[in-house]
Amino acid sequence: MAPLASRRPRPRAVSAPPASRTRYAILGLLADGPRSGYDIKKEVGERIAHFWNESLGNLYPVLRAMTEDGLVTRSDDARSARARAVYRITPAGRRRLEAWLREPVVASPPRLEILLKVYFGAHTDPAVLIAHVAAYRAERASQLAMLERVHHELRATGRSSGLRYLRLTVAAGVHAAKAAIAWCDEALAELDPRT
Amino acid sequence: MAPLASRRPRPRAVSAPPASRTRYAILGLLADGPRSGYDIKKEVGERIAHFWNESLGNLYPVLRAMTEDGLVTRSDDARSARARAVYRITPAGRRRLEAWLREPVVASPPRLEILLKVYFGAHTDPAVLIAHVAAYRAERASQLAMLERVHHELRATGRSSGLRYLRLTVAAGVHAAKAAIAWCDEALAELDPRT
DNA sequence: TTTGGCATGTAATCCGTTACATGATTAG
DNA sequence: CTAATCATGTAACGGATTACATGCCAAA
Repeated sequence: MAPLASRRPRPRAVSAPPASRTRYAILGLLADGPRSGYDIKKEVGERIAHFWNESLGNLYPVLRAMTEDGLVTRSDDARSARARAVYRITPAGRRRLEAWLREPVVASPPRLEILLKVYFGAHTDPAVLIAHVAAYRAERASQLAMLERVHHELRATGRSSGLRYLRLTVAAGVHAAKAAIAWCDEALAELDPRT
Repeated sequence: MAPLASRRPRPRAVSAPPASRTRYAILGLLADGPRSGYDIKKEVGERIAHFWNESLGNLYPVLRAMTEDGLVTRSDDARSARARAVYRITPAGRRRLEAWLREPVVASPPRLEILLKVYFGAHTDPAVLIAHVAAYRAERASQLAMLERVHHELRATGRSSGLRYLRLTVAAGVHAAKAAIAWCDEALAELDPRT
């Protein structure tokens, strides 16, 4: 028998938790005013969906944990007849948010399934690829239309407006969508069997 | 006491597994020839890193599972003195890959931390945002340079070349990087305190 | 001889999604 | 009345990352 002692696992050095970005998204939204979990979800879906997402099933447990950590406080909204748990950011939460905002941005590696399928294109019918790219183009085009509409609405917002940052992120979405569409057109021309 | 019976959880309907895209990435790469786990990791890092990623710590267990599922076979490379487990795609694996390639692309929602920080820009010093955007620009610019180099090398690849799909994905990266840089310049001008 | 690359794997943990479960309120 | 929306939460699971652990081989 091999000596078991040498196999004994040492106590693990606990690594610095990579810190869920969900927490910071929540802190950032709550920094503009109290909100319920449901509100947060809605706001994510309506304003920043083109570059961020959160699922309700994650939001609620995270809000609870953040309450325990003293980053937010919970109060049950009395004004509403309906059950509503409203969260407020605490000074500690605000400090945490500000500290995070100063930290360098960590880039998460992308996973664009459309490109993965294109990359493996040799293993399928070109018509399949064309269909995928066309569908992707349609999605991005409708997204572009929506973003341009919003961007147009925000065109008048001045430099000091609180909406300027929203406008910047919308502009980023417009650029990205246009680029995606341009690539789709290039790819579709290249894949076109008639040429 | 509340009746426990009513609380008894029913057997859960097993949902269709969302099916790890890692498996398909592996199948696609192995469809071009046998590779070791290490090879796959290298190939991901060198050729498709701008739109896909895999970690070794995930690759190995997945390869094992795929072996058990009959999608790949494992053989220990004898040519090499060094221990090398080489995987080959099986006919079943090829069928699985081809079926997946035909399925509609599922879009995974993006998470661009840089935009999240910009969106929360009101809660920090503008100089912080400027630094983040500038750093992001630099990253994307060097990525663009690399992609353009590769794209240039592939310029001569004809329509029937096996490299045409690589070229298409590289082109996508070039478009995306250029758009990101253009946005950064816009944002930097907008955030510039001197104007 | 030592550093770095090759090479495989496990352990711990976490982040997050989907589905389940429940119920009130409001608009048509 | 009924469907949609509001609203909160749990359960189960799975995908993936990072750190740990180990060791060979080649080159400087």
